Amino acid sequence: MEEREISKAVVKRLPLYYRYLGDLLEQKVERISSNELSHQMKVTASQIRQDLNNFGGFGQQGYGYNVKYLYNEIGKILGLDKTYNMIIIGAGNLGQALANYVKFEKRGFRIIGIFDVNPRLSGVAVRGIPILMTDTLPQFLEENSIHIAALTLPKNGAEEVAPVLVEHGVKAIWNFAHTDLNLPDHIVVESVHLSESLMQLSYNLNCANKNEEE
Amino acid sequence: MEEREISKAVVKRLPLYYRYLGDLLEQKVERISSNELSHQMKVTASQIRQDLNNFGGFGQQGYGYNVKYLYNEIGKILGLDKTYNMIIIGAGNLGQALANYVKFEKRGFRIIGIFDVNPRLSGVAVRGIPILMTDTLPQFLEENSIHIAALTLPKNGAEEVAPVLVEHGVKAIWNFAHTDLNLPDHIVVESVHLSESLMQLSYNLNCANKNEEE
DNA sequence: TAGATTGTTAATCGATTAACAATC
DNA sequence: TAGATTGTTAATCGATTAACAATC
Repeated sequence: MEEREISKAVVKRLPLYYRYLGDLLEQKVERISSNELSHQMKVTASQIRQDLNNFGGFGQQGYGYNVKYLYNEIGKILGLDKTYNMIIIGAGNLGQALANYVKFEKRGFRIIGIFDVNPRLSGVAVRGIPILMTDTLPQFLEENSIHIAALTLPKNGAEEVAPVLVEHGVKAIWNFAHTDLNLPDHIVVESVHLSESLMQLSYNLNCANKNEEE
Repeated sequence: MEEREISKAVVKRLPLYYRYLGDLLEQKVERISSNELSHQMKVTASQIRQDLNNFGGFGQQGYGYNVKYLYNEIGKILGLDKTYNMIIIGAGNLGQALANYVKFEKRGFRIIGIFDVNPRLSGVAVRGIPILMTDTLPQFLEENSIHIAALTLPKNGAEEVAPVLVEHGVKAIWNFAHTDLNLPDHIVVESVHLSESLMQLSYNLNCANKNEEE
């Protein structure tokens, strides 16, 4: 009831606050004002205070914000106080890169299986996580409660496997395939489109050149 | 002079238009109206027309847009009609994943070197691209004109190597490290922050659950 | 020509910034 | 207490949507 709808722009900044606060924590900084933080992050102090007040009053007048407290609170807002079972579909370089990234584990994202269609990968393990064959996926999903599936396989494969995942109770999909998955509204889809990111870079690169020429 | 400042929101949608038009092209669709396209892409027709008209009038009243023509024009706007020399710094799974992704090559992004500090990787090649030692990087940059560098190495390494790249004429950085690089304004930085993407997913996942409970 | 659909202006909506009273 | 800084309201800015005249 008290929940207002939080805009995407705000949600996108939350992990950023979390990262900067984590850095400050490492540097043993105890407290910080919205003004100081705004200089470091290159956003406005006003925006920081507005963003945070969507979720409650975490600061104190005349003092600012306690770094450790705010860090933990944002962690909770992001759901990092919980643990999630995650699988990776597609054991190529990208899938293996995700599997090897140990920091996810620390934040509560437990990778418990990697799936691929290539029989040569059967039985191989990445950082102790077994690579399983995709045809055993439905059974695996029945036997294990999986919250998140990362799709690191080509477009067609991703479009095929996504409905299977949803059907077996997967709630969120981290999509690296070059397609917008068409799934029911209650499924959370977060996409990372690498080639689109590279195209934005190339657009900006050409812009920059153009401006120089003028 | 005729250039107005294009907003980030528009630039972000350009690769998306490009992808959808590419799909239509494959399906041999010859022409499309903003209205039809808006249904497929789940944006408003108004937005499509507004976005495109930032760059010129590509359509025709009563007809719509010619798919092939519009696809090519957007490609040009994105700078995909040019070729770029690219290097990858960090030959871990993620760096190798990028090196193996052949579609970049097709779009004009030629990966001509991969760098790493691990001497065991010296002499190894990925898809024919040699892995070189990072201490040879400055010399390599002098001998080759590099437009883009992808940083697929840990934060500290990225922060160290970025100024070296800039000093030797690299114009754009595709940053996968968990840091906001502090570089001169004329350097184009496009960042892909995977853990921040995963945190957004986890936020949305918890939101969705909360709404269900109500 | 009549119908369709763009290009573009005007209206609306939402997000960011500024300002300041509340208060630690 | 005086100074600092938040929480929050109001003002501004920008992006999205609606509407429609222009025109193919």
